[in-house]
Amino acid sequence: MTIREMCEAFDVTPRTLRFYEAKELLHPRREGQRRLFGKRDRARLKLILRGKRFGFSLEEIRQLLDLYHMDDSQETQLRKSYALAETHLAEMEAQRDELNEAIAELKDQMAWGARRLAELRRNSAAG
Amino acid sequence: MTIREMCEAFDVTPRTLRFYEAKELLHPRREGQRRLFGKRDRARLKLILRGKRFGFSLEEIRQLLDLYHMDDSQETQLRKSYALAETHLAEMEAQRDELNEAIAELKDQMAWGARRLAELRRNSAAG
DNA sequence: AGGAAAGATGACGTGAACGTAAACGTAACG
DNA sequence: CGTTACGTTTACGTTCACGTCATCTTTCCT
Repeated sequence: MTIREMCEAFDVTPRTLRFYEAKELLHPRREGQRRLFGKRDRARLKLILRGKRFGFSLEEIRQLLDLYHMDDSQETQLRKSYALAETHLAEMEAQRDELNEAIAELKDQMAWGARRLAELRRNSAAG
Repeated sequence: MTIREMCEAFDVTPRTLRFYEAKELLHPRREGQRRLFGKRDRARLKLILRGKRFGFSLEEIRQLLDLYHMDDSQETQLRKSYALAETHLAEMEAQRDELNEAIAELKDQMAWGARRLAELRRNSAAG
C-alpha cells in the first residue's frame, strides 16, 4: 500500500504518516526510497488513531503498540509488556466508568432542559 | 476558596486556573484583586478536567459548560444548547462503545500474553 | 525528450495548553 | 519596619502534533 492509499483509507495526511514513522510508531518497509505500508502497519495505525481518540499521547501509544506484537519477545520483555498492559487496561476501564457517569449526568441535564422547553411551549400556547 | 486551595483540591497549578479564566472557562469573583472560587467554579473545573480526560479541547469544553447552566436562558439559546448537548452525547456514547471494544481487544491480547508466559514457564521448568 | 504527478527530505511555522521568569502589590509576622 | 508568603499581571519560552513550504528524485505519460 502506498502512502497515498494509506492516507485515503485512514483520512490522514502524508505528513502525519511520516511523522509517526519518525516517532517510531510505524515502520513501513521501503521499495527504493518509497514507503510501503503492509497489513501490520494498518493494524498499528488503527490502534494509533484509536489511542489518540482516548486522549493518549503518541509516546504512550508507542509503548502500547508493543503490547500488540509480543510475539517473539523474551520472557523479560514479555513480562514488562504485560505489566504495562495491566496499567493501561486499568486506566481505560476507569475512563470508561467515568465516561458512563458523565453520560448519565449529561442525560440528566438534557432531561431538565427538555422539561424547561416543554414548559416554555405550554406558556407560549397559553399566551 | 483561594486559588491555592483550589489548586490543591484539584491538583492543578495557579497558572492553569488563570489560563482557564482567560479562556472564559472559569469566572471567579474578585475580592479586591484576589480571585475567589465558589461552588459553581468547583463544579465547572470538575467538568473541565473530566472533559480533558475525554480528549475534548478547552474550546469544546467551554461550549459544553453552558449546557450545565441552561437555567435562565431564552428558548432560542436553550434550543441551541440542547442541540449541542445531543451532539456531544452521541460523541460520548460512540467513544464509550469504542472504548469497550478496545478494552475487549486488549484483554484478548493479554490473555494471549498470559498463555505465552505460562508456556515459557513450563519450558524452563522442563529444561 | 519533456513534463506533470507522486513521493522524499529538511527546515521552519503554528495552535493548543500550559511553564517560567520578572516585576509588582499587600497582608501578616517577628 | 523589614521580609516572608501569597497573589497579581505581562511576557516570553516550551512541548506536542502536526502544517507548510522549498527543493530534489523517481516515475509515468505522450
